[in-house]
Amino acid sequence: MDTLDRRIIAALRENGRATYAELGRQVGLSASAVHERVGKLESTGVITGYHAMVDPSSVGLGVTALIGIHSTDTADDEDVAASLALLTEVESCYRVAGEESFVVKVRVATVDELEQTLGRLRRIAGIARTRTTLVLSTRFEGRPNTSEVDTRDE
Amino acid sequence: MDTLDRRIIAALRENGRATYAELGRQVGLSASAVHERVGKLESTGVITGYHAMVDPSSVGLGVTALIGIHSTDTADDEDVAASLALLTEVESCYRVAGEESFVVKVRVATVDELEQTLGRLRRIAGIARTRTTLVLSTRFEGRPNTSEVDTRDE
DNA sequence: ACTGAAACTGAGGAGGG
DNA sequence: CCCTCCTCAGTTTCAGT
Repeated sequence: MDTLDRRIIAALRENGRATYAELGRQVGLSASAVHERVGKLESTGVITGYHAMVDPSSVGLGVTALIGIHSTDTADDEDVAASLALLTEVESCYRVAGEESFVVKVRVATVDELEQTLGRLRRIAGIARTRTTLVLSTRFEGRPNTSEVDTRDE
Repeated sequence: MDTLDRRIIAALRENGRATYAELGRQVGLSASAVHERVGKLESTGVITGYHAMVDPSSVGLGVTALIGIHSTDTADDEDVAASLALLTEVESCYRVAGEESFVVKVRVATVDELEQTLGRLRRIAGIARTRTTLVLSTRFEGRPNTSEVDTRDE
């Protein structure tokens, strides 16, 4: 993991469909060298995948909410997390410190569906209470943090 | 926006580097037909981009926090959002309903850096108070909601 | 670990139904 | 809106250094 790797990663975070040839031009390597490096980054789990970003409302998911989840005293958080994973409308799931056990991000089509989701959440064993924060607008999301942290090698 | 488009979108959310030929095989179209459809989805803003996903701790960003932001009474939320956008450690920014004006997701290397970020936030004009929730672990994040919503055409 | 050569495959545009 | 060509560029492997 050196500076070259970091520059390749930054470029791929910006444009996940960049060609190896293009990446090579940007960092000053041949396409095959980039190909080799990216392959290693993928197989060592540094790069976990490539995904198209989609405008949620264009695919009928215009309602976003952040939901804090209070577990019951006896709850097994692993079980709760597993149950949350089964709900497709739960897009992200964070185990957090504080009064709440989890914070999840949910995306649905309508507030009616949100209500249904809250009902489903409350029926999960181990969930005592939820606290919902409705998202009015997403200013930006999943932005690549190109702080280009340090220049140290691995 | 028909079923074919939705299937192409779902495939690209899963694998953003899928080739047009591969997508064509999956949905039963020629590569050029897929090429044409994807081009339209991109230019109409349905697909907003392609990004490599990276394991945050592998790039030295092992600390994640969710921060609720209370604005001052006189704050202009547009200005606050603009100021938040200037902080590279702020990865996502949501305008929300409720007591807080914004919820942001922040990723930094250490808790020391988190402290610095909180300091920077408090110095932003229009921000009265912050409430930080430390993420202990990310169970899953940005998962494609393949609820394959409806089968209606556009 | 990178380069350059070579064989292969996909990209992307033209033309036609 | 989709297909079939066609050409060029990128991918991917491999021998060499």
